[in-house]
Amino acid sequence: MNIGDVASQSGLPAKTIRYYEDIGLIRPKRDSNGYRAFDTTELHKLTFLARSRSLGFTIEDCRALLSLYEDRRRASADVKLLAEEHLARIARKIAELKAMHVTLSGLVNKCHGDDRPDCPILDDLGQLEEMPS
Amino acid sequence: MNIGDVASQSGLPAKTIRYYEDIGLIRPKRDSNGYRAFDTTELHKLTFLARSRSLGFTIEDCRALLSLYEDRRRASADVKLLAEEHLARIARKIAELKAMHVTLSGLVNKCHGDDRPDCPILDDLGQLEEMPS
DNA sequence: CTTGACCTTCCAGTTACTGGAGGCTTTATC
DNA sequence: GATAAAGCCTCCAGTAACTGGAAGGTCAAG
Repeated sequence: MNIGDVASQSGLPAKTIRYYEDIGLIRPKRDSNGYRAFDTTELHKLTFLARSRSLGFTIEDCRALLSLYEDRRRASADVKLLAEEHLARIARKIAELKAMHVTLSGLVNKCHGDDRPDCPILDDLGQLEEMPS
Repeated sequence: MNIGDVASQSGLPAKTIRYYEDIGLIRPKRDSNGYRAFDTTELHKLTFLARSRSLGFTIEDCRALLSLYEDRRRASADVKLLAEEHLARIARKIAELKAMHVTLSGLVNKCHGDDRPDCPILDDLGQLEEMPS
């Protein structure tokens, strides 16, 4: 399989696949013409990477997950730990965004949004922030 | 005021303030010794930037907001539009993260997380993704 | 034999900073 | 007055994860 084939099958752009090779996530062989030659193992790894990335794991997470994926004797607890840490990061990010949303929608609602210059949004932004830590 | 003063008053690191000057968000004068000399106007702008960034506006958003902030004759509708677009981005991001959280916590719950190698998380990650678009 | 689709490498740019080196200036202390 | 610490300066490089583009080799079809 050439890079275009695995790109369409994994859903990853060819550029990204080359990048993943650059940073050592995959190691496809080469044909005599210099083209990358992917086997089904590499395709599986790419699929794995696409799915992990779509769930928000960082590349370094993916590297760790991939080595666990390939280690037939790993403990599922190792995987679960990584996943739980990531879940916690996601939850924190959601909370942060929700707080932003509440604050900003409060401001938007106060703004009449017509052609007058008076604007509570800008007025508020000029104030020092009170972090609701 | 030197950079350290406005840094502590605005909450922005001095490094970040220099960076904001580099990209043209602020234009502090200079003392004869080469030190940046901030007046209260610049401090207000930095405060404005700190608050806008903490609400997740991009630097380019901030640039636009800042020019509206400085334009005494702008229409509040212009500001409201920017803010509403940003609210929509936040809402989309929240939805995306929630979807990740649901999927991943489903996987984590299925994983027994002990020292056996069998792991539903890795099994799933190896599957082609079904995008619930 | 040429056209067009693929493939290759390499370089640069993106976002919003952050760290560090090397070197002035100012302030405090002895 | 000497010195040391703190604060300021500029410039360079690195971060995360790609993405775009240039310049050029290869392959299949007509």
